Amino acid sequence: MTNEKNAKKAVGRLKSRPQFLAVREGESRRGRTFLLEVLDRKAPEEAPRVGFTVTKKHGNAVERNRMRRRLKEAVRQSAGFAMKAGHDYVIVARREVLKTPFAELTAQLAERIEARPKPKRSEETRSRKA
RNA sequence: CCAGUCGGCCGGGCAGCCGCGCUUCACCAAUGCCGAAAGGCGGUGAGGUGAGGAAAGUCCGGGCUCCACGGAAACACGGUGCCGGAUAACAUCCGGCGGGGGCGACCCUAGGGAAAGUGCCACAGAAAGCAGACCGCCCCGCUUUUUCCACCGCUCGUCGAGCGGCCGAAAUGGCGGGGUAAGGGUGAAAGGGUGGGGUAAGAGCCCACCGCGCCUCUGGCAACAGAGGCGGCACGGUAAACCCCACCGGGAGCAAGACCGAAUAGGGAUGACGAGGGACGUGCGAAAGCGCGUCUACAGCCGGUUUCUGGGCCAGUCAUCCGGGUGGGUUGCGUGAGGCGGUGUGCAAGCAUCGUCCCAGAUGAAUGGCUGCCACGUUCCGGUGCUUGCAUCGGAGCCAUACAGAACCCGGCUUACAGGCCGACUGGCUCU
Repeated sequence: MTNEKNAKKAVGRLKSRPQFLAVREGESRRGRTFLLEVLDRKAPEEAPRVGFTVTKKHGNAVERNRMRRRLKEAVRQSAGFAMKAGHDYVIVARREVLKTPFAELTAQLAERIEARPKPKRSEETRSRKA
């Protein structure tokens, strides 16, 4: 049990701009307070990686920091266990991340990460390029 | 007690669980792993430490770094602008002065030069810069009407009355010429203000006081202040309009810069060939010019411009050799105009000195998540006390704080900010 937990704990981070752009090509899932983008790296033996995107229009530096920290904590405590090995996840925060209770935020994240993509959505994901 | 002014300070606290960055120590793991290299790195345990008064805006001033390296002068451009002081420096700070506001404590103030020159002063108004007469006031000339007085002529006739003419005076209206800046009206501003004399009416035309200008004296380091005399007023405002004067300033910034260093394109040195300009020689040609040979970095370029001076660099092709830039890594990177406390000195900003402390270093960017208690705030309910309302006690709910996140570092300025604390002072009321 503890062994399994240790293995799951190693969630990597996405750091460079090309990595984020790559994940953008994958499928996207809409949550209530965030947008989740997922890409299968086709490397099942490697750990999953996560990245956070908080744009400037959603608040000043203090608020952006808090949004990122809350999401990070949510991934660390529980939501990260649901991530599949070899996949990259990018969480694009919305302003509601600041207001929603933490337990609710965690539950939403876990649900969206586990959820299978809805079949109708898979076609139109290609439209967001720009 | 109420109202207000100024200055300083804080800007949640404690505890628990799970985590993060940097760092110290111990043990385990390796002649191991990642990477081309440079370089980086794991696990467990214990400890230390970890955002602000504005970290913000990036508006000034510096340190530091580079721009190949220096010097001198002028111009241009930019900034500053009462005086003295503080400071590494400043547009900052302190102390004064002048002007303005407030009963007062106190607050505001880019505050040099307008007789060096240029420009502008809209609208309104008659007139806005060596000013100007619209209304009004006054004088003169001509003239209308009315009244009064004197005279002349005619008629009636006793004194006298009537009619006509004419001189003068007054009032009134008109036209023309002139005086006048007191009053009205316009304007941000109308060529000093108030009072008196004076005058046809007025006017610094004259006088007194105030203002202004100049001179002298006294006080002050100075800005400036005070006193006395003189000048009858000439000199409007605007310099955050150009400008003048004095002083200061090279530019760009830690994505600076240094070091290590792949692929690919490009770079440098040496040698050979070769030559944009010039000089000399020479061929062709009437000449202009076009060639050839030899010599020469002379032309040109080198931080906004120009001048001077030292110094440096320099086309293309081929061969050989050698290194620098980008991605990446390391560094720059925290002992500093440092914090706290004391003493001396100065009105103060500050300065000197002693003791003590080491106090963030991330780079997709570390301080977070959850819980409990307390403080504070606020809302509601109930009890008690007295003057509407306030004070106090008990209970419950809410928010669990405002503004806001270091990014090379300091000194300032500006802007944002829930709530609270302390001190000094001013005005008013009550009591003693």
